[in-house]
Amino acid sequence: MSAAPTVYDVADKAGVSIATVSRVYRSPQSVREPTRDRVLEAARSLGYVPSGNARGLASRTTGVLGLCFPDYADPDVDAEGAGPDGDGDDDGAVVMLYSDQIIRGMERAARRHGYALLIAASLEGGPESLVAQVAGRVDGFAVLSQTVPTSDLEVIAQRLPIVMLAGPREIDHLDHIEVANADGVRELTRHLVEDHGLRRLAFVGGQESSPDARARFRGFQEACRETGLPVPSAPDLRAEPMTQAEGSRAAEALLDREGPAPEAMLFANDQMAVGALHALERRGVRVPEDIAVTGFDGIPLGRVVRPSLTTVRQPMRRLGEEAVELLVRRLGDRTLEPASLMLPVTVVRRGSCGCGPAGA
Amino acid sequence: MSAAPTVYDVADKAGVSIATVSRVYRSPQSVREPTRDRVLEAARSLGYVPSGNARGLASRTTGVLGLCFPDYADPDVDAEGAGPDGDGDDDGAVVMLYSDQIIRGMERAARRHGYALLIAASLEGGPESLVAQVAGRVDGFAVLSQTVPTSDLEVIAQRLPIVMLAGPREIDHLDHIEVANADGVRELTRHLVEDHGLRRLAFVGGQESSPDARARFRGFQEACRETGLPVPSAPDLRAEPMTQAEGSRAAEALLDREGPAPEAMLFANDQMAVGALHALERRGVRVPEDIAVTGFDGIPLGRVVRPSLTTVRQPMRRLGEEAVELLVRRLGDRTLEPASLMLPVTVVRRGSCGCGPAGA
DNA sequence: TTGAAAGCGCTAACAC
DNA sequence: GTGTTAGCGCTTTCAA
Repeated sequence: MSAAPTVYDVADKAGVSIATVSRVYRSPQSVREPTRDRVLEAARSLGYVPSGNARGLASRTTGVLGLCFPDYADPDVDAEGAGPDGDGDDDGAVVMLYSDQIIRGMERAARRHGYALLIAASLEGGPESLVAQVAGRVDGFAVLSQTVPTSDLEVIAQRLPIVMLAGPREIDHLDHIEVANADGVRELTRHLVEDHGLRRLAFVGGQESSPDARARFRGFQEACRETGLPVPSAPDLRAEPMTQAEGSRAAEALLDREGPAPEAMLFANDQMAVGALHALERRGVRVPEDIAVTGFDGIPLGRVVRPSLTTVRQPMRRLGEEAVELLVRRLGDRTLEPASLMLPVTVVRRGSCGCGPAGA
Repeated sequence: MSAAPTVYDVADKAGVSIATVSRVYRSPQSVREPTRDRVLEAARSLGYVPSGNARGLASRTTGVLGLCFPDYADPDVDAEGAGPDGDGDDDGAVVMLYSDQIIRGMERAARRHGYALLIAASLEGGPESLVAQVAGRVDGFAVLSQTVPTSDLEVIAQRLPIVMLAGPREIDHLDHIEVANADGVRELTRHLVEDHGLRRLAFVGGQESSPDARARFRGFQEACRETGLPVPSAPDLRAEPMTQAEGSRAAEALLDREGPAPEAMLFANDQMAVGALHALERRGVRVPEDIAVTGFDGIPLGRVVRPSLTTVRQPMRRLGEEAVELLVRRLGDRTLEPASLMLPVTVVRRGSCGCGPAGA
């Protein structure tokens, strides 16, 4: 691991100029074969690896796309492994699936276009923040909403393409992709009311500050209105972190409320719904016979719990893929009008609402 | 999106030198506050974003760590979304969890150390391959075994730290982390024999070329030897892709063999074991009453199938974290002896071997 | 087909 | 505390 060999070293050893070395890597067919072989051989023996930095500097592109996502978990908590059975992992696996899927989608699409992917969970501000870490090293990047301060984005957007993911359009001159949160819940709710004949519905929302959670509740309201049910002005309950534990708690609270128990509980995400399923089982309440339960997201876990979870599937992977498409498109033509995509969601009817094979 | 502003533009506008602009970003406290504010203000108004390339070139570091992993799935298959219910996703979600977990682990650890993470699934060779894409842009990187040709790694390793993940140590002067495949299966097998009194065991392996699958079978052999059972020289069966479908097929083949049915089926991974569970259920064979089934990996799916799957959990996230630690350590001192870690695995006793709450 | 030379935008001594 | 000045390793005209 001595000083890094450069084009000069390779050129010397191969008896050519640095320009030729460069050509061997950038357009091999423009160099005669014997020359090319000599260069490659020299490079190999020297352990030469082209410097991406120098290359990027000279050519003004990086061949890298980026993704900034929120820092869900405390990085220090599970630093050195979980407990004996590591049961703690599970919720983690579920939580992150969200960004994992986006990463996967972006990685694939990026690869198709010849880009690598740089990922970074958001750090705090400061001039040396994620902005510098990521923005300065990529040709363009995607940002999950509420990850990077709008003011930073405004600055960076002057310089390179940014696409905003999931969440409302915070900056209207940027490309933007969101998911049809309200539509999904509306359709799901109508299914509960119209197909299953349920009328006492309870909605468990999330943080008030979450635009996604708000949009989902809005879908619920719309469905109530459309089906002639009383339109609530706020969720029956809000769960602060939208976890399984909070879902359990919420389900029990709903059960313990005065008056007749609800016929259905709609949760703003799958994790809470799964937690609720556990709580209901503990209380001896049968799902879906006594009560229907639904979630939102379409996490893998939802299809294997019993009863399997009726939910609204978000096309996370596709979100990542479309993000890359948008970036690549804009990289090709900076003058394009800002695009705003709304990706459709799918209501997935499974056991927990009374559809599908309820049991096994 | 006009020409990118540079330190010169900012310096001009702020009435300082470029060195001062640089200092504002690299060591803010070494610049007097009024000066700093002027610079920041100028930068902001210009939409200045420091060029990671120029920076890296000048400072000879990137602040980025990399990961190269195999390209499991065909990138074109699910390009434009899956079917209506998208059931195809599921297996994909399960398969990829492997690298997803490593990515997650690396990302977290990298962040703790102030690095971002560059990821790329392997492309085919050629001078402009992934190697160049990644290797030239990071300070060091991790490679999942059998992803990058050994010869390429040899070359790159002369230049920057590489840690090899999962799989045998292909290059002995590189840092390397593997998982205790053999130990895990040996312990699991002994549990079956010693605690459940099972003696007719069948082992379903994977591709012969897979070092992991081979190591797992070796663990099985060791346990047989240690418990006085006949030691098989080869797995009872090999599944070519280690999928649920192949697991089902294998289970049926095992059932249809002549002679007494096995009392336990050990699979080289969880996916096959889950497939087997389905097949056995279809055939009316009860698990664990009639036969025990075990897997390997510890995928989330395993804990929610019924009966829940007894398996050996691999510490994937930790693998990623340790990889970063090794890289960071070596970045700090290139003369360190190459390290070789063997991460312990955990036998997870659940319903499918007769432990734990068999049913619900 | 190959070479010479001028940057790309920044950092890091070293002066002041 | 701030400015000057060399490069960092590559790509890219422009000539030959």
